Amino acid sequence: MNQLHKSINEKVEISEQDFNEFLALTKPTNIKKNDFFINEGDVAKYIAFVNTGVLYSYYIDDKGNKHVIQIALENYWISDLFSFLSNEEAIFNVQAIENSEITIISKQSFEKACDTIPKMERFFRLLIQNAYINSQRRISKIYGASAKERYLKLVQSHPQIVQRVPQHYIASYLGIKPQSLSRIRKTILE
Amino acid sequence: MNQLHKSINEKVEISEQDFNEFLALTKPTNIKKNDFFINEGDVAKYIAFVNTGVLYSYYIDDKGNKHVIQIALENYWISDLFSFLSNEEAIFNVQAIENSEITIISKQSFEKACDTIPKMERFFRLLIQNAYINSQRRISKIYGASAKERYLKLVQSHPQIVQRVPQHYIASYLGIKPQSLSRIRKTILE
DNA sequence: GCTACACATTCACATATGTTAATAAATGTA
DNA sequence: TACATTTATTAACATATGTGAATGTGTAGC
Repeated sequence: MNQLHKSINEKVEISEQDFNEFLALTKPTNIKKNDFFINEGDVAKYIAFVNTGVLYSYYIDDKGNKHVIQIALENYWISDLFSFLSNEEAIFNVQAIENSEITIISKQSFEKACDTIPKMERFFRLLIQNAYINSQRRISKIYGASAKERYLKLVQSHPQIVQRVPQHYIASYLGIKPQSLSRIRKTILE
Repeated sequence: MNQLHKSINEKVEISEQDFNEFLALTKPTNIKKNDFFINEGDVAKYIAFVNTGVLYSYYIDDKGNKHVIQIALENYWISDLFSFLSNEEAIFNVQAIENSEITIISKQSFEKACDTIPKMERFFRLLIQNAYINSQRRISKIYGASAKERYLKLVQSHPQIVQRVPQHYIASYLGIKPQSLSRIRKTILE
């Protein structure tokens, strides 16, 4: 059972046959460090499952500042879901932080999977639901906690991210400047 | 055509018949100012559509601070969607800010509607999708902008909220203290 | 109409994060 | 290996928001 199969199976029990049918609709792809998976302004044609490596999504605000939205390690999905689902222009960029192996699914295949494999429709609905829930919870936590607390929580819940992702991405994900994260890390060491 | 019908019709074209079938699954309810629609720790049994009035959701953090998550005026839906969909304990409270007329739907009716009225299943999926998208966009904007900018954006996009909702709720929604909002409003007037 | 209570404003001071700039360390590439 | 580039650290100072307390203003209920 490969990673994708395992990951789907965690949410819905899926038969070998259904999974293979789904797998036939996907495409394994390599993406090099710093290459773009999605460009802001384009319509997101794919969603990606990360087999190995790291991708991240971010957007550039009016003032030209970059804000990291999501960091996807192995076994996570990433895209500009809004754009993918609505066919409108993406507002996020998605880019590889490391050379990565991903499995991608086109909009067309996604819809076919939803139409013909009920378990997969259910899976994707749960995926969106969870994405929403996490997003809500993240908002609720952003406000409550200081940058230091947010960093410590990230270290605790996603040590892998802290180990493998350059600090300035993490700073941006936490909503602070790299210098501030550096200062915060210093106070933690003491 | 009542507000609920109109609101659904904005997302999916629904026949009179389908709508009436759906309506039969709902229950009009009055809720008084400061009454709870959902209590943190309970499972959210209903979602609510606001016909008149205002409800809001919030959570209380470890330190006892209250954080407003959503403010729902007329034509908006509100609940702890996570709890409603997953049957787990709610982490948010939902409470009326004004005496309000709402239309509520139980989990059972929600599922029945999804099973028997395809348009309604589609509607609810879109509702969750949109909730997710708004949530994502909200995160992306929290970090980019100062409290003053966030307030000005709220005034522009939801003037009704600013007019009708007490300031300390708005401050909390923006992630700042009432005193800070007061100070910010003063600088805007100058 | 009074009284109490919630809400809003203002101020002085504390604190966290931003900004700018210099430097050091790490990494990629010729 | 050496050089250029990116990333991380540090410091001094600027700014925004928090905190606590006092005061003012409105509003609900008696």
